[in-house]
Amino acid sequence: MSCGAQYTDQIHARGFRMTPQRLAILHVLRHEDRHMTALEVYERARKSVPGLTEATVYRTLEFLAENGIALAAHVGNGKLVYELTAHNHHHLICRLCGRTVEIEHAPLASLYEKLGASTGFRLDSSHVTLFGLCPDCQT
Amino acid sequence: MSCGAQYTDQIHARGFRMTPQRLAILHVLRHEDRHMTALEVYERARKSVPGLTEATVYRTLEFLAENGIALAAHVGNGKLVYELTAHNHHHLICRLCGRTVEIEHAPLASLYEKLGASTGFRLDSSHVTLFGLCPDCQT
DNA sequence: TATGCTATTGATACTTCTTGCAATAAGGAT
DNA sequence: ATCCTTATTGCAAGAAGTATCAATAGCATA
Repeated sequence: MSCGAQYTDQIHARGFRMTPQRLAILHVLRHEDRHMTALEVYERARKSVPGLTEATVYRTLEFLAENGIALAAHVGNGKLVYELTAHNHHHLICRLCGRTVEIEHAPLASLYEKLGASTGFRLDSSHVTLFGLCPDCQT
Repeated sequence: MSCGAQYTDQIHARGFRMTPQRLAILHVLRHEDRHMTALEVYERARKSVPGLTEATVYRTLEFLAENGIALAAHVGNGKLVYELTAHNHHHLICRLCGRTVEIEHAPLASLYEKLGASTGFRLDSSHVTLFGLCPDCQT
């Protein structure tokens, strides 16, 4: 049984359906322990779901992000990557060389509280992308 | 004289060149007091630089962002927008309806210091994008 | 287990953005 | 003022991502 099946109840609870395509995509995200582009997900997932199209992968990843199962992160240069929310960390990215550092959530917790209170937004629990210059690119 | 000319020295100092295309794009960003997509910038800037191509606008905006003159912000749904760094604020975006709220830098200042110290990164002074659910979409 | 509603998919066309390369032109040096 | 180096542009092809719509297939219900 695919390790994506654990998300079936969560999806049903919101009135949506589990499909072989979604299972395969969840399986890929679960198996690869890192963030991936939509195209990378597509290349892996199509092996288990032959008819799979890119459009479906893009739509599914967006769907998973909207439902809090996956999260989308912009890693510089406009690339959009996805990963399961289970990871629960943030990214600090060098805008010149693209180097990526993961940040724990703890330092951001109080900021989240403050902003949630002042704006009424419920902030996504799990992801922020910060940009800057890494030590090597600060010349 | 175009109001983009004030950036000439800054660009020369880094060994790059000022061109009519860059002047026009800077002028547009300066004149429109809000963030714009590359295509919106293109539509406006081509009026003063007839031969202008979309590719040049994309490259120029990326160039300005790399050099700290403009900043790129992802406002949900994958749209990338640009604005001059002078604005110096952050964005909180609803990942469902796309509603955007501007946030002052002050609440993030101490976070920036902490992260800078622990990672060695020099964080971009001016921009973070946070995602969440706005009050209306929290159903 | 069979039925019906509708969420989801695949196919296609389209929009948005990127890349490679030859031609052009900015601006420092003579 | 002219020359030279090379950053920058325009062009064109291509990659990445989105929208539309008819056909398919989950799954709730009976």
